[in-house]
Amino acid sequence: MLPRNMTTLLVRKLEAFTELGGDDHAALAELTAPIRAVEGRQDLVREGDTPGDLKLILGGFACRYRLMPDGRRQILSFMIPGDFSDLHLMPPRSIDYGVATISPCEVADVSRESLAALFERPGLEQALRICRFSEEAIVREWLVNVGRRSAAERVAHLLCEFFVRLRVIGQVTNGRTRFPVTQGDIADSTSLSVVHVNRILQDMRRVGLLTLGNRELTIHDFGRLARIGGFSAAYLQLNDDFSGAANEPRRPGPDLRPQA
Amino acid sequence: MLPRNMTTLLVRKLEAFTELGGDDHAALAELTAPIRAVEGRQDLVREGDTPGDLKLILGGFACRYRLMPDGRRQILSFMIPGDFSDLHLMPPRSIDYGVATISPCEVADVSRESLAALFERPGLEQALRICRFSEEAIVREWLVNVGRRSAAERVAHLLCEFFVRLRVIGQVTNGRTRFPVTQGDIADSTSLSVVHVNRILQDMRRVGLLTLGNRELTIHDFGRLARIGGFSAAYLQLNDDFSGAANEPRRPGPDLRPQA
DNA sequence: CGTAAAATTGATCTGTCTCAACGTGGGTGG
DNA sequence: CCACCCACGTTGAGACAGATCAATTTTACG
Repeated sequence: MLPRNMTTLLVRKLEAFTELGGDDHAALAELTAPIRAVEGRQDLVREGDTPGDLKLILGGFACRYRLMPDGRRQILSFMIPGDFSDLHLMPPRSIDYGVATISPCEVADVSRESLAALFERPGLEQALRICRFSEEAIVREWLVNVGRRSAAERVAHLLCEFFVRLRVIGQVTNGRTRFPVTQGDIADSTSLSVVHVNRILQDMRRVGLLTLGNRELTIHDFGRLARIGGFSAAYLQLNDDFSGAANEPRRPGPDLRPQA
Repeated sequence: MLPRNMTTLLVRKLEAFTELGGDDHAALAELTAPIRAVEGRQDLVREGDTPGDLKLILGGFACRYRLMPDGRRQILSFMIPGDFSDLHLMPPRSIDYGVATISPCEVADVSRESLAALFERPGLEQALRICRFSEEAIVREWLVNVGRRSAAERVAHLLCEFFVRLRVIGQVTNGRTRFPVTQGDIADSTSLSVVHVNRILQDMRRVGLLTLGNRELTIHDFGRLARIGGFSAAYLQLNDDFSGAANEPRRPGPDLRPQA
């Protein structure tokens, strides 16, 4: 059985997608899986592996990634507490991406059977379905991000997405959140160079948009950041309690530089 | 009921993922949906729509896409005969991407209920599950493509993917296939400019890799093109009959230019 | 303290974009 | 049946966002 606070985490996350019943809560509480601590920068799943247990992140950050033959890395998505490594219920074929921790993590190894049991409950089935759709939408959004946005827009968009997702699981207080993601990680997810990410973050600091350092991120003007990144939370499929608050109408916003 | 040849198309496509039983064939044959002809460059689903009927492409090419506020377009994936607009079975929420035809198409409007009926059959359920996983993997692959590959690599990879997918549904003969995709479409899917796509295609023609024109594509040296694009068909989840033939070991290949 | 990872800075380079024509083929209305 | 049109393709020149290279500084932490 998962510790109480971790059950709360899962409930919180899934209820951001759709209402759950008391029985659903109970089913989540009964989820049994060994939990272990994993260092930062460790593989949880390697590219080409046959899917074994699911990895459920309970604490810390992780990511899905692909490696190029020359060693460069493309991060496909970030995983934060409450995220499963995959929700496919696929027959054993090889997985086309790796999963690695970013920071030290607490990871639960959930068997496919346990997950299948959750899918038996209609309420959870619905929540997990939307959760999966949300994850798919994130990848689509990233494709747009990398394909059609400028460097500053990409970084802004990524940070907005992080911010909303972290707020859902209650990890944002006063616009501040734990953020153990390096500039290198941001570079690998936005397809920019570390150097360039660094310069963009400095611009953002300079104009007072955010504070970032000490593995901590504070966003001082979310609306402005969202406008810069063309961010609208709709694709995350959150219910109105969450999507509204952090959402801004999608119109062209002022540029990062004072006058552009 | 779908016309016979279109049932054959679906069977062919799904059996590329996994074996189907005779009953599964029958279930597909019984699928009933109005079929209509649609011009090229028409929207089938608009961004923000509430999901209605599924669109099943029976002839012609279409695409999923996102539009930026400034009018630029990012194509998220191409749809070829046998492809459904979505396989989510989601409750009515808004869809975060549009679907539009590339060429004139034959489109079947399949109701969510009809699709749900197919999911009742374990064999089809499995096939459609893998089909969906394959589509997800394609988006991931495109993210890598756009994020981490050079212009020539991107185009090569895209063409390889097209080629394999078209071969599965029997639309390739002697390395030649109908290809109503404009250079503008290629640009919008690889996140390149039309001008640059044009130059790359000319390079590829010059070195005898392919012939492209008159809405027809011939790939003269698939192995070489795959090596240039770092293409490996594994992510498409095809069974061995298909994945092997067009697959090449993934090693760094010779550059496009004679000596690089 | 020492050491390694992460962040920062400056200088330079380049792949790809943008702009601006021009060519071309196939459909269509006169 | 021809002339026009429009989408698509092609070409050249110049511009620039972001990459790369090469240090140097700061931070985290044993």
